[in-house]
Amino acid sequence: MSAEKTPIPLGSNFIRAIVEKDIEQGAYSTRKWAGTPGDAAHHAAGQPDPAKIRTRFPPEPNGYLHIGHAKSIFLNFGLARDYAGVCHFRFDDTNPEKESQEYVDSISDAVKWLGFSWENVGPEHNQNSMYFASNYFDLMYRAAESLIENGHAYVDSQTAEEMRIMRGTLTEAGKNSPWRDRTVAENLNLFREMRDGKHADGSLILRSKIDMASPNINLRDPAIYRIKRAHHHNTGDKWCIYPMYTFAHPIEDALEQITHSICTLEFEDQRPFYDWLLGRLAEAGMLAHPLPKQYEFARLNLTYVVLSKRKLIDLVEDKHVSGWDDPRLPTLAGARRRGYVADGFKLFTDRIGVSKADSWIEYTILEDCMREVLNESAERRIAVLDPIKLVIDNYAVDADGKSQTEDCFAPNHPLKPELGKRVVPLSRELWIEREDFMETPSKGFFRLVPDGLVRLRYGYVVKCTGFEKDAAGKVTTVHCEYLPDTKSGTPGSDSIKVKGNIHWVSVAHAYETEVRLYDRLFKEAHPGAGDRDYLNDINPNSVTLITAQLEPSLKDANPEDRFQFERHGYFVADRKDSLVGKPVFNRTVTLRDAWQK
RNA sequence: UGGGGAGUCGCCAAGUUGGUUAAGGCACUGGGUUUUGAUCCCAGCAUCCGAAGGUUCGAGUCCUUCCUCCUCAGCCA
Repeated sequence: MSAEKTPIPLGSNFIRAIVEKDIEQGAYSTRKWAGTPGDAAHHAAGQPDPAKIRTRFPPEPNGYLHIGHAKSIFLNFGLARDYAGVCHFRFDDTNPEKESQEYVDSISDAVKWLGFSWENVGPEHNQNSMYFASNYFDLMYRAAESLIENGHAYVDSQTAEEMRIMRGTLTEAGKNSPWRDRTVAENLNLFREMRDGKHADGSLILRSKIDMASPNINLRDPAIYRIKRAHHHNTGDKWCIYPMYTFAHPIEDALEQITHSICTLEFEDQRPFYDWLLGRLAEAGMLAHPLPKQYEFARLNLTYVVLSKRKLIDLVEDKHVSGWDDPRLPTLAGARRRGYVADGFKLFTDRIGVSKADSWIEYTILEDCMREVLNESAERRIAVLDPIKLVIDNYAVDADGKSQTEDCFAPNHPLKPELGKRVVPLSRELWIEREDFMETPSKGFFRLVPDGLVRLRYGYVVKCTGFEKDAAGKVTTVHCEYLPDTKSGTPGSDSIKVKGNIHWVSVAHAYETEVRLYDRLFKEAHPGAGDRDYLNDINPNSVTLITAQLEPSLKDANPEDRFQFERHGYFVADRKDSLVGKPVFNRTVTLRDAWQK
């Protein structure tokens, strides 16, 4: 054997490479962990951290999670799982005006639904890894005073407008604020007055003191604490000053002993400030080395979808969809109702990878992932979505003229015989799919045609003997005769080979119910691209409500039960609108169809 | 046009310190199996890595110049 190539592990990406290198070099092996977040002294009294790495997923509780967040969730939780670490589920709730408990709950639901938990995690399975940035307000306040004491921050009296002008532009340096040289004592006093509610909202602001001429605008004395009298969902009315993301986030990471703080590309410019801040606080003894490090990856872009928070809000508030969990929406709540599955998202994130290149993922990749998972997990059932009648004229009737009924046996899963079979009743009158009959067949069509043979799946081979049309020329009923020796499962079933194989439901036994056929919400791959309004790219036919004829067993489906309706696609019993004994179904995704192309 | 990023097959994406035939997935195209025109199986699919120069025995990997795209001027995150 020649030198074999080392196989590249699935899902290899630049972040995993960094993590592996850090672990190998013991970059974080000296860290201590006190069991709860805290400053340097707090952790110094703790034990060596049993977690090899700590990552975090830090949503702001001001909206619903969407598919893009799923990428981040699988990345961060996945890294922690694969490298004996812990992923902190942290609410970044530093702006009370936009945040609420409702969002905390919906976000928690989504994370749980994707298969992750924050209770009893960690190497000893005894940690709760849900955190709130707002629980660190006291420490953040102390950090701010520390900055002031060391001459790294000052209180500015300029208005927001004045600050904007003084900040300069992308190509021109900014100018120092006239308040930049206030003494430490003065700054400390003013900042405490801010905290104590002695100043109006917006009248004063705490800024870091770095360099107004920096080519990186984020380093031109960024604001770090603002006055804002607002009720906070967690801290109530305790505070009237709140830290800015820029200031708060690095501190949150450090207090939680995060090793790898992974965010999206637009935060790259903030990394110098991240490092600057933590460096100053470490100098002051408030934090200990090694400090967390920030890494950035490209956010998800999906064709035929919009993922921006603003656009999603528009779609919901302007009633283009029925709500945040509308099955056409790319929210995780919507995807769940649509019938998408967590394992499908896992497969999807593995498949698309993680890099720093801006990219557009084709929506079909996501659909394929769902198909792949559902093909394996979903039991098969029969449903006629666009019914016309098929009458088997030579089928036996009783003395009173009523059709006889017989059992046919359909496997619940062709790949898993251990899942057994179920009975589907056959009788003289059946519902079949309108598109399975053609009076004058197109080229290559091998289903029901006049005088043609076709198999009734799991039943008999039948021969078409005629059909009826209504006044409008639409076919209403097809007539046929069955070949008694050809029943599936009997020795005679192979006596006649037919290519066509159509599904059916007995009229007398069918469960009639509403089925929603969903299609993509946007008709353009890049909604709103160019100078178009993305709302004009909405697909007017993104949902079709139909009344379908289903096999009787489907009547007992529970909400969120998923099935493959054979020859159609995957469907889920709607978790919201299904009643006991009266489920309605949503089409998750169709089967692939090489014929219709 | 200041700073920070990114450009490898239609769509993603591996390519450690340059080493000689540029992973893999999806899509696509053939063929096979199949009582889902599904699934599954097998085969094919970049002489080329944004462009042009250069260094080297050897470059996607190093150097130079250029091009394109993304991103930053909230008291949002």
